[in-house]
Amino acid sequence: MIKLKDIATACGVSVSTVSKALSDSDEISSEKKKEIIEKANELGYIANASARSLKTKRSQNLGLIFVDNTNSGLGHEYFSVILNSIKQEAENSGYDLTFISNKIDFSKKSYLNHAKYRGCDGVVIVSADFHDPNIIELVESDMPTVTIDYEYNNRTSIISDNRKGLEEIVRYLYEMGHRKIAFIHGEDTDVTRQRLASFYKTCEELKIVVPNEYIKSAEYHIPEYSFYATKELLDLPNPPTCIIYPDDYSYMGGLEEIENRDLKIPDDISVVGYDGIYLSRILRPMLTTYVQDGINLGKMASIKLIEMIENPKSYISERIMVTGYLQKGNTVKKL
Amino acid sequence: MIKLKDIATACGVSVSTVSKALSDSDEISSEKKKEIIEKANELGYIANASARSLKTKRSQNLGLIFVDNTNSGLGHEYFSVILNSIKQEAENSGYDLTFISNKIDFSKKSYLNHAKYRGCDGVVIVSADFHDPNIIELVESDMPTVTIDYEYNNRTSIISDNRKGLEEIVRYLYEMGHRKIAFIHGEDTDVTRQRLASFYKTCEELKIVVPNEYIKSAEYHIPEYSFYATKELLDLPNPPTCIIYPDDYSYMGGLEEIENRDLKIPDDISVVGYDGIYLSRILRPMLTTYVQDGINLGKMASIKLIEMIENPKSYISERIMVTGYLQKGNTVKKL
DNA sequence: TTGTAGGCGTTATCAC
DNA sequence: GTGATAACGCCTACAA
Repeated sequence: MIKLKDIATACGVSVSTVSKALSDSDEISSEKKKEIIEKANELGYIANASARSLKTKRSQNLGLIFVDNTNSGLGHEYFSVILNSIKQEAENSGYDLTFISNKIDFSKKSYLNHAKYRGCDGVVIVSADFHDPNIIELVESDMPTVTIDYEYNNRTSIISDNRKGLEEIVRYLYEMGHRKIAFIHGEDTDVTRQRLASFYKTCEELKIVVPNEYIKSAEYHIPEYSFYATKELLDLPNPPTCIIYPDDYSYMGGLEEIENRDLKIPDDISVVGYDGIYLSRILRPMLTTYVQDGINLGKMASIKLIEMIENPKSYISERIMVTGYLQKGNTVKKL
Repeated sequence: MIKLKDIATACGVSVSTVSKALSDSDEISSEKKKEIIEKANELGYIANASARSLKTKRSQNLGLIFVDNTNSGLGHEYFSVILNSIKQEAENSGYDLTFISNKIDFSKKSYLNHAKYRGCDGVVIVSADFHDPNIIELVESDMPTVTIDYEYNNRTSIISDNRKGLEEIVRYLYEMGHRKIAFIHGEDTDVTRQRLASFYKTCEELKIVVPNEYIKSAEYHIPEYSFYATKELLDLPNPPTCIIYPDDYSYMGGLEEIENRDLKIPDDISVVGYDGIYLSRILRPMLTTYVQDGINLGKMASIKLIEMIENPKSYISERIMVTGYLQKGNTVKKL
């Protein structure tokens, strides 16, 4: 591998001159710069990130935490969209992305240690158990971090606006004449709590009565749970006119039970999903769902993290809400 | 940050002794080792990967190339499963994963340069334009690489067995009594060519006649193309009894047209997908499809790459076929 | 405008 | 069994 010294020798100048020339320092005359840069290209010089970061304490590398909790992890389109967007935006700013695990070996027994070991300038936490002490340790350290869909005190977070999501859904259903609205929610997480609270609050504002039997608990991204929940809802003596599912995928479970009973969507029962994955658009009838803006979430995460890294003094942590929008498909009937 | 020197001072030994003790060298007495390790833990020592790799020329870090060609990229479940599996296996062997782009800046104008810049020990090429000169340069360099679903001369590749996939599908359809089989294939790639060749070959072996009108071209993962292809096939004076789709997602496009015509699957028309994504299992009727073993593909990619890195002399490049299996759903009618 | 020298944290060689 | 020392490639005062 060609190094600065080789270029220096070839050009008959010193190493530091080469270093300065390549970093476009204006201490170096433009002719010399040109000559050196040409020679560097000719020799196929490639900098050595390790040496550079050893010296500068900066790596231009971001850590990425992506814990596959639900076993759907990366397979969940919401997250893969976010990840892709983080990657794109980071690359645009000259940062690379390295996955950070908490694999146990001498120097990487925690996320924080792992990130430090790799010299990450900051870490994006996309999906993780936010109550894991390891994650908390990381977030509370002096390592710049950004979390997605979870908020810590005094830390920057990028949040998909779950309250607004449920509010919009409920208000739309209200407009469409629905008063008997069931909500199948995901497992108990902060996201779920926000959605649930917003659901109740909006119903209350609209004077919609929500019987306890209309609230069912399922798990995100596992259609089977929603299948059973749907069954229970449809068996009710006074069944709902519309069911809100935890996510678009889970709706597929509900759909099965609805078809089992030869009910037609939306004529016999209306349904609403959440996420707005690709599938929701290609299903027929097209699914009415709240589209989360994964691209923007990922983009903001990168932007804010890099901002924090590059202006450590002046940066003030913030909570950024990313709103989505209601995709009005054809699964809600006008009553 | 605590460094070796701090531990050395604290223990009253030299830096090199600490270094050796922490790497469990048997030059050091076990008491001293124990003492040093304890002190290191106590002080919260974390090694510095940059310094280490500067010295050792090894980074324990793998590059990952994942080009979002089709704009579905990471959103394509097949790839996200592979990626996740690569990650898992790499972590198990103590390697990290860094995304490698070909963003243009002074020292990273190509994939190869980027990988060298980051000191990657090797690179997994998951999804990319395999005819891109940049990719070819990388593969032909002395950087260890593994490609997925594409084979270069004398390079290790992990291949999902597309020939076997189509052969199994066609033979199954034959058993089920089908003789009029249409095949909607994806855009012209090596994968597509293999599938197509295998389709023709198997039909020939079984003496199934394939009229040209039964072969339609679409694009992977874009249901709309398959929607139109399906329309054309069903409009044929002598339509097929079964349609093979480019992938499970594309089938959704076909499904729409089939439902538009009030045809029932499988009674009026049989269908087969490809990939075996989660969706295929939750659809009703459950989709008959060829399940690609993404987990194994990813796992083998990591294993082989690491093998190559750790035994550069003795390693012989190989082509590893990963077979899947036919998921017999309920979308093919027995004729 | 250019060059010299020191050091970032680690490992490896060699001497003791 | 332990320690001194050099070197990995780069950057940056500071000197010239």
